[in-house]
Amino acid sequence: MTQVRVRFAPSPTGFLHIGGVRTALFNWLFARQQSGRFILRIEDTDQSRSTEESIQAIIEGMRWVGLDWDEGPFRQTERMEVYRSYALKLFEQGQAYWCVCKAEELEARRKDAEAKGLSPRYDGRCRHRGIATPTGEAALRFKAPQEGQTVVDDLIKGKIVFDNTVLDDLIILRSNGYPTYNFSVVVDDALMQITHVVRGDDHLTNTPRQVPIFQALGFPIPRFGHLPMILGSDKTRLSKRHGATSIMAYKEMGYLPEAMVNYLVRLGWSHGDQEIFTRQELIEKFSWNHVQTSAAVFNPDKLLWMNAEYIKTSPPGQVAEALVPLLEQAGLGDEVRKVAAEWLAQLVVLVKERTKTLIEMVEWVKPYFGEAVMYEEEAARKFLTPAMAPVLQKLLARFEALPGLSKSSWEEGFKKLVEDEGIKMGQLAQPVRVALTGRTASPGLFEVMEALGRERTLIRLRQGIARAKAGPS
RNA sequence: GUCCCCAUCGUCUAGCCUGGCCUAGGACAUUGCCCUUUCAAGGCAGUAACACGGGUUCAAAUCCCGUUGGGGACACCA
Repeated sequence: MTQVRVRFAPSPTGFLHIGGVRTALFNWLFARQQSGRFILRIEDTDQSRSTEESIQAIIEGMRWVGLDWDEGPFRQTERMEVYRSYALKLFEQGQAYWCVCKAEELEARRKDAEAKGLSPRYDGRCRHRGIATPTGEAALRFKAPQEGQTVVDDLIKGKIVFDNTVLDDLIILRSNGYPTYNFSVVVDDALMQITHVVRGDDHLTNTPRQVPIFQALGFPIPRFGHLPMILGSDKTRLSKRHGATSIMAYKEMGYLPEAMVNYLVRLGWSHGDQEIFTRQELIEKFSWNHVQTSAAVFNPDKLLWMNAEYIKTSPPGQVAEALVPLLEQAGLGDEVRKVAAEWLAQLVVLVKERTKTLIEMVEWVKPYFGEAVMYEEEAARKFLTPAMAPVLQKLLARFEALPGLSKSSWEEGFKKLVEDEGIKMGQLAQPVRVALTGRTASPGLFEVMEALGRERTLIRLRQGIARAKAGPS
């Protein structure tokens, strides 16, 4: 059994999107499971569309979701001589020929054929011209088989039969000397000894074009696997129109990379009824025959739920760490630097059941920084009223009498006061909540006090009483 | 137009390969109830699907054929 070698081969023509990450993920999972090698290859042979920024974006995205590669990143533009020599080899073998048709002419003929309802294929007019050394601009075309069948045993879809009569002679070397995708991909997959080519469904019909090139070059043919597409809510291919498709956009929106990975892998793969998987479980349980054959609609709601699950169950310290940059972004940098990492983790525990993203978490956590509190005006107006002032005063007195801050004794004191005053819990809790956090919604009151500490709890209570006495300003 | 792929709740899916255990299971979303100091979280319950038509078979979501619908490919893009 030879070692499994798989690759992820994006073209750097934009950011790394959701679909790309999923393709990379399935390859990575398989490599890790099989103790194989995962190779990153940048397909940048379209020099007019490839950009350096895109390459960086791909690498950044891969790192964020934790998909590490064993070899590469290779760049096809650094391997031009390789493609060129193999293309020329095909020419020498009589399996490729020079084509001097102009790009504009081809375009026109294609349009024409389409208008007549014909197949927009190359008509092969240069095939028999026998041009030995082209004088002007010329592209090299592969002589595709014109009869017989190409059979692909797909890892996911099973046996697929293509009639070779539908093939046309595709260009393998452009007139500018650059190879085209269908050629460079074959040369690289062969030379890099890729054993399993796993890519998006949109490449399915490229397979019968590529297989004959492997054969002509005398290379062994890898196994192929075609992953179903990811669709938007309108069931068309996922694109910008459907909102965020860049993987890094999800980082900015406060998603955890582990949640992203878990969601994406479940979009098209399943293991019974299980929804949540650790990365180790994914590696162990992944299998091609449980990869779905049909396209899947990307569901932001379920992703959001998944993220909430990870926020709730991940180690708080780890969540806090991911939260820090967002707190800084929210202008809390100075405050954050003053506090201990443990306290930040405590805050995460305090609010983690109430937030579905890190961005939401920033909002929830804001009131716990700094000495004073900012009131939501409506909340203060409703609960910090002159009528409430005396009770709050009594509560303050009781708290002041308590040494230190023990959640249970403060809670006991609080409930005793409620009892003594003959009021309902909520009647006191809400004003205190507003005094402490400035808002009507917060975690449990006594957890809040614990996070604030004795001093700040008392300070905010006094502040609240002052506001209550003063009434709305 | 030609070729290829696909088809279970609104969505992701289990079941299909190896027909009976399916009165079709789980999850997200949604509705109601419970819990409750607020907001959540949580618990319980509910609504909701085998695209259609033919076969094969004692028996079909599962196998076969067709129809319809959706998606993809047909570049000197990848």
